[in-house]
Amino acid sequence: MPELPEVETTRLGISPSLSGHSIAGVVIRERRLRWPIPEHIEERLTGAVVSSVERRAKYLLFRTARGTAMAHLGMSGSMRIVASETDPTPHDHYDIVMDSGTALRFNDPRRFGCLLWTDDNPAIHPLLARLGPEPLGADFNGEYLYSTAKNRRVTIKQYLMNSNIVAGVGNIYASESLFRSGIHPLRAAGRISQKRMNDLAQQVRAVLTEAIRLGGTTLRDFYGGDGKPGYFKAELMVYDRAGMPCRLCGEPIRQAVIGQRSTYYCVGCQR
DNA sequence: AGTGCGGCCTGTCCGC
DNA sequence: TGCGGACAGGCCGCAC
Repeated sequence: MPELPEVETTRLGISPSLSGHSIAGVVIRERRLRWPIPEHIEERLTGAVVSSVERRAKYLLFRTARGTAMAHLGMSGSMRIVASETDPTPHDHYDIVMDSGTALRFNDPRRFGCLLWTDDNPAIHPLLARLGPEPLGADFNGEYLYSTAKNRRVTIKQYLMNSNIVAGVGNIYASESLFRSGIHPLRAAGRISQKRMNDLAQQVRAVLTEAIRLGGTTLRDFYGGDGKPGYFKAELMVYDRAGMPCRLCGEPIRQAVIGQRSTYYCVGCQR
């Protein structure tokens, strides 16, 4: 489910209820997520003050003076703020209960998400250490894409989704940014000009920024921390539009599997 | 080192 | 109506 804009929407929605507040306790109903929730996380978090809620790639970082909790939403995870006494529903795997009486509640049917703890700087955690630049950060641009893609034979679609190259571009926004820059998703990454890479980097930024502004993309079941769906679905040019006419040229949108992921593109607009 | 794929899970939808 | 199979917004960890 959640890509970078959905994670950012979640962060913006939950941060006011956490930042600057003290954690009263942690309720864990299911430890078996992608990795087991560490046994010691309750004692680390209880009594700690959340100094900030940050995001790196698609990880949410709950920073405290003692260390940092690292959460990922996986494919089907979502977070919301509830009154702490609210009855849990199926797949509500953990709550971080604040002393204000509200709680951050994590729901994840597929359990691909995670909740981990690190005493150290999260930037050196094995899951984060090798991530590429943030796509909305200053280090991500056409020159970076062009120079790192030299001699790479993987398709540009897979390249964009490689988090060691750029962190947080998922399946929806990879298809969308390639459409916007007119690049065919099967093109080899190393065979794209600097000029086209400049455009691609700009379109990645643009599509992510617009999606964040609209609260992300709700295809089925994504709701932000405020309970509202994302409205970017209406802006999608190719994703989930197989067989429908291209919104620019009318050509039917094609769907193909690239690197085991569904990919959508227009043969009229993308070369 | 770069690339390709299996696997982790549940829910939903589609064809028979 | 039931059942099997494919598929879903992520991504690690392994084999080659």
